[in-house]
Amino acid sequence: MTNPRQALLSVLMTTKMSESKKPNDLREACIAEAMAIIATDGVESLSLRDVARRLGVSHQAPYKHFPSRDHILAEIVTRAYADFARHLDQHAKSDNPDQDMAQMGRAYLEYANGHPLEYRLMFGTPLPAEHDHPEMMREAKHAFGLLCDALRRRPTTDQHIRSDDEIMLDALFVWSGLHGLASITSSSAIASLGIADHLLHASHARLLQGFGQALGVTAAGQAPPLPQEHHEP
Amino acid sequence: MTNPRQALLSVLMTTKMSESKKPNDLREACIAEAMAIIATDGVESLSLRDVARRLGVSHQAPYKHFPSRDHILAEIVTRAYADFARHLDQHAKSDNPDQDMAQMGRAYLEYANGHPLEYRLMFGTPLPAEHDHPEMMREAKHAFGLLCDALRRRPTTDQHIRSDDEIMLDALFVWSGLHGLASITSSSAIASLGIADHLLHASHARLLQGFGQALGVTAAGQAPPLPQEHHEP
DNA sequence: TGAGTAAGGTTGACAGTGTCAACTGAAGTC
DNA sequence: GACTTCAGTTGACACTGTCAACCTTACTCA
Repeated sequence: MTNPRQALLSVLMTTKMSESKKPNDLREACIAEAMAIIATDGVESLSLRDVARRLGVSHQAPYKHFPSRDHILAEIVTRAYADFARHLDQHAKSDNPDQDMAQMGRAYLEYANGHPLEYRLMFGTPLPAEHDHPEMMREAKHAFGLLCDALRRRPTTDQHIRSDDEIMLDALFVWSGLHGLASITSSSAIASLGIADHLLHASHARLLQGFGQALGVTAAGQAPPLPQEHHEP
Repeated sequence: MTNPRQALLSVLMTTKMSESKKPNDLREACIAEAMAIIATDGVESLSLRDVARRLGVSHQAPYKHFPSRDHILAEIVTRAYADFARHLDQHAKSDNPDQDMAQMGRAYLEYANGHPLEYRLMFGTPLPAEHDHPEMMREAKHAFGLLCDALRRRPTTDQHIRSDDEIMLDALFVWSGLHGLASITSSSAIASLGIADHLLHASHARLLQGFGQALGVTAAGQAPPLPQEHHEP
């Protein structure tokens, strides 16, 4: 017999997924609903029972698609990493490696700014034990690899050829700054510390400028000068 | 290894409830036990019932000292901030502001390295709603203020007098790098990303060197040269 | 001295959670 | 037509934070 809930479900599904019941409808719906919950209430108050309730299915239905709560979280984070890497990658196409580098830096901060939820999920909250979710870590490694590649393509200022270790150190240096600023920005810390809004904007430029100075970047790849800061009358 | 936390814990444990009950014995014991749990199982699996169980008291006893689970967490984080600020402060006493600056940078990374648990609690996990825990935020602000002060004391390279905004931008720049590297280091990310150990050591020096280049630091305050890297036979 | 009060502990509930186990109906396969 | 598998169901279980009520003990003050 057809459960009234199942009728409701199909309505919900067609509304949400705009298609008839494909095998993975509920799976996708769970992910979408989970992200909605995380976005409004934070990751710590995500519960699979709540997801099920909102989708009008039994509390065990999601478990047919995800072995555990951590697995749905891991999937969300994995997708975020992939999306993040895609975003970084599409900004490194010119024939000027220094410019590519600066562009990637901007892209990094831009992503963190535009997707605070995803950024916090990737870097700001304790992740599900990474050993149990190799796919997630593969995506994370990929994103970091893009940064290393961009640094490797940069020309050397003199005859010195950079070793892999030096590349890695530069990558850690740059990554630290980017990640640090991004996570400071995307946390609620700035609000509490009382840092003015226009400073946050300027801090992006300041960071990229600092990278240029520290890496000895040629003028061509240099970040643009500091934007004018707030002009309230 | 003799962990000071474990020392405190064992003292508290031996006296437990049978011995002389000073008013705040249980309160302190709860905090110590909570930290022990966090250290081994992570903050997300801290439960006040578990704390009570381990201390041999009823599940409601801790609630006589902390209104909620968040409040015990907030207290732990508050203490960590205070300890952190103390650590930063005691390294900025010379008459060379640039050297003080570099020292503070080292102290920052040193603390993050030596107290990964506390560092992660302060900066790596979602904090209890900061509005409900003003004391916690006051300590956090204080620590950030120390960094700003150190930057303000630095001499200007030319006649240019730095505005408050510029100081703040420099502070954000430096803080970003420090926080980024520290949180990368103290998370399990490095292990998963396969970054060699000797590189992590060198990355501290690389970061401070990068700061020097970006801030135009005089040689006197310069970070020491890169330490020799790993000599396994 | 003795009543009153407050602190610091107790037990017992309640709703919420993740997850295991067993069941059910439909669909596909030999 | 019997079978297995898939995707859902219900019903438990142990665990959590937290509210409410109760019980002891120590301290205060008329």
